[in-house]
Amino acid sequence: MDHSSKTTLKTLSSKLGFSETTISRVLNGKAEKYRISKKTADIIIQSAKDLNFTPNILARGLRLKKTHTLGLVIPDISNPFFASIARSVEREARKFGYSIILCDTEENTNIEIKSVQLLRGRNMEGLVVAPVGQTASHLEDVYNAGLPIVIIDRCFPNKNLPYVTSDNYQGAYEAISYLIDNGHRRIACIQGLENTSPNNDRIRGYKDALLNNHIPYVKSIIVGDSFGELNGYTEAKILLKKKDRPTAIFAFSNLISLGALKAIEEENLSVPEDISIVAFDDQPYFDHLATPMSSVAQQHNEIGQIATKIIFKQIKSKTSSVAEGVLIPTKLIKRASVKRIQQSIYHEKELA
Amino acid sequence: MDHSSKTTLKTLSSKLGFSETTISRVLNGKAEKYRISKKTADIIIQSAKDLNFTPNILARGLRLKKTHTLGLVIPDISNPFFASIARSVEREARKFGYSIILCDTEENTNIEIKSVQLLRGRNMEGLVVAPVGQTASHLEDVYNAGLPIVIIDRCFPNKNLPYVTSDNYQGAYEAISYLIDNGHRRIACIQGLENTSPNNDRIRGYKDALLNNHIPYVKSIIVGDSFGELNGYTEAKILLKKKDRPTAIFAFSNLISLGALKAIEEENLSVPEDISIVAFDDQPYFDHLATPMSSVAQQHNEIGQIATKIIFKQIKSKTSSVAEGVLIPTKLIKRASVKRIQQSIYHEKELA
DNA sequence: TTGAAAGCGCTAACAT
DNA sequence: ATGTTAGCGCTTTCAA
Repeated sequence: MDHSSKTTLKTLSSKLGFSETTISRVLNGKAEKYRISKKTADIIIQSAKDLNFTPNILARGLRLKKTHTLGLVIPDISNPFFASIARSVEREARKFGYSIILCDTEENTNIEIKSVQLLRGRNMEGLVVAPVGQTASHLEDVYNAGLPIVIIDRCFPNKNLPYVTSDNYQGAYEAISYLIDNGHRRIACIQGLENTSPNNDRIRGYKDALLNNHIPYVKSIIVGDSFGELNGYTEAKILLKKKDRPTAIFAFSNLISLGALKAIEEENLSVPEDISIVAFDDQPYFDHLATPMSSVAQQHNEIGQIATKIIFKQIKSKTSSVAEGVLIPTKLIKRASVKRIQQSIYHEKELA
Repeated sequence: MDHSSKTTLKTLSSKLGFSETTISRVLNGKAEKYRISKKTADIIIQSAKDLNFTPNILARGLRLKKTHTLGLVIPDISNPFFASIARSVEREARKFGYSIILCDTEENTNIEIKSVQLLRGRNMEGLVVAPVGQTASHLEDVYNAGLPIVIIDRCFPNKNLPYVTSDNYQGAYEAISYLIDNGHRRIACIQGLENTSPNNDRIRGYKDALLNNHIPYVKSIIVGDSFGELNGYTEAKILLKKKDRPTAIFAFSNLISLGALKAIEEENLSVPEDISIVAFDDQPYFDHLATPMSSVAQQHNEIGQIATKIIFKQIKSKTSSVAEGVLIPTKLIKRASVKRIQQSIYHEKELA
C-alpha cells in the first residue's frame, strides 16, 4: 500500500539521515568497495524495500549514458516469421537485463527511417533492424555514428553493416533442385520485394539450380513484388490462367504461399495434382494444410539470438569496426505438396 | 557525415550565441508563443538540421516526467493472436507519438511480475498487459498507485481493473450451439489455463449451451490445462482413444487446435468424418487446412486499439477511477470441420 | 567510512 | 524577444 509518489534517493536520504551518495552505493552493491558498515548497509537495504524504492532509469540513463534498451525494428510483427525472431531477441536481451523497444514499420521505408531516428533520440544502446527495403544509408549512418546495429533477414552487400540472415541462396537452390529432381521444368517464382537481398539471393539460387540442370531460364516466370499474402494471391491467379501453366510454384514467403493456395483453390485446382508448391519459411501449420506444404525452413531462434549477441559484442567493444555477416543455414522440408511428374518428351536429356 | 558526439542544446547554444532556452523553445514549436523573431527561429531550425540535432528523450523525460512510452506485456509474442494485438497496440501508440517496450513473459507469472516492476521503474506512462494467469494483485497495485493500465485477453471480475477481452461466453455459446444443431451431443473441450477468465467464460458458454439444449453435462469431457499446442496434442490423443470417443472437440485456442489436428492425423482419423472440431480464435490459414477449420474469430485489431485508447484516456484524465471493461464480440465462422451427424436414437427429444 | 558538489540534457518559472 | 536560474534523480569525482 505505498503512496503513489515515488520513492527516490532523496526520500531515503532524508528519512535515514545518510547521504544520497551512500544510499546509492549500497543499493548498487558497492558497499564493500566503499567499506560502508554492514549496519548502515542493512538499514538502507531494508528501508529501500519497505518504501518500495525503484531507481529512476531515466535519471540513471541520463547520467550514465546507458539505457539498457535495444531498439527492434520489424516490418510486420504479425508475420509469424518476424514474431518468432522478435521473441528470441527479447528473450536474449532480457537475459542480460536489457529491454526492447518495438517499432513496426508496416513495410514502409519512411516509417523505418523515422523509427531509426526516434530510437537514436531515445538513446538506444543498439538496434536490431529487419529493414523493409532497398535503401540502407540511414542504417549505415547509424553504424558509422558509433551506434551498434545489426541487420536481420536482409543484408546490403555493398554496405559496411553487420547482418544475420538465412542462407537464402542455398535454400532456394535446394528447393529448386528438389523440384527439378521430381521432374519439374516450368517452375514459377512468386517473389517478394525486388532488389532486396533475400529476394536477389533466392533468385540467384533459382537460376543456378536451373543452369546446373540445363534448364533454360524464362524471365517471364518470375513474378510478384511483395512478401505479403495478397501478392501471392494475385500473381498465382495470373500464373494459373496462363496457357503454359507452370507445373510448380516457388513462393518466396509463408504469406505468399498462403495467397497462392487461395488462388489455387479458387481455380478449382489442387496441390500437388495440378500444381506443386514449395514455400520459403516453414510454419507450424504447414503439416496440417490440405496438402502438407514443402518448405525451406529458417532458424528463427538462431537469427534473433545471434543478432542480439552481435549487438552486445559491439556494445562491449565500442568499436564499429569491420562489420561481420552471418549466414544461417536453412533446411529443406519435404512434404506432399510436390508431385513427381513425367518429364516432358521435349526434355533435352531425352532428346539427346 | 556528422561527428559521433551528439549535438545538444548546449552545442547549438555556443555555436549560435542564443540561450539554450530560446533554442529549446524554437525547436518545440513555441517560437510564436514567445514572440521569437522569425529570423532567429529560422537560423536555429536550420542549424539544428545541419548538426542533426535530436533531443535527448531521457533528459526530457526526466524533466517532464513523461516518457511517451507504454509497456506491453505479452505471454508469447510468437502466438499469432498476441502478435496481431501487439501490432495494433504499437500502431495506435505510434499514432500519438508513443513508443512501446515489449516484454514477453513466456507464460510465466514470475517473469510477468518482474516485467511489470521493470516497466514501472522505466517510467512507463501506461501498461497494456495480457496476463499469464490467475493472479492479479501485482497489476492492481500498479493501478492503485496511479499508473494507467489495461488488461487484455483476460479480466479479473473481482478486481478493479480496466480490461478489453473478447466476449468469450458468447463465442463459446454460439460455437457449441452450432455443434449441437449439427447433431453433436458428446462434445469435448480441450481447455487452456484453468481459472483464467477466458477459460471460465468459455466453459460457462459451453455449459449453458448444453443446458439450453437439454444435454447432460459430463465433467470428464473437459480436459487440458494450457493454451499451448502440446496440450492440444496430448489431450486429443487421450480423448481419441476413449471408448465413447466424443463426436466433436472444442479447442480453446488456435494452438490447441493445431495440436489436436496432429493427434487426429496420427490416429489415422479424419476431420470431420470421424470427429468434428471448432477452434477458438481464427487464423488466416484456417481456410487452407486439410479440412478448413470452423472457428470463433476474435477481433485482434479492435482489442489492441481499444485497449490503447483506454490507456490514453487514463493518461489524460489522470484518475484511476472505476475501471471500465469492454467486451468485444466474436464471430462464428463455419467451415468444413463440422459434420452433421445422426442424432443418437437415445436423444431425449426423440424419446419424449 | 561517509559526504558535498557537480553535471548528464532538458524545460519551466521568473526575470528583463 | 530573449536570458538566467533552478531542478528532475542519479552517479562520480574529490574531499574529509
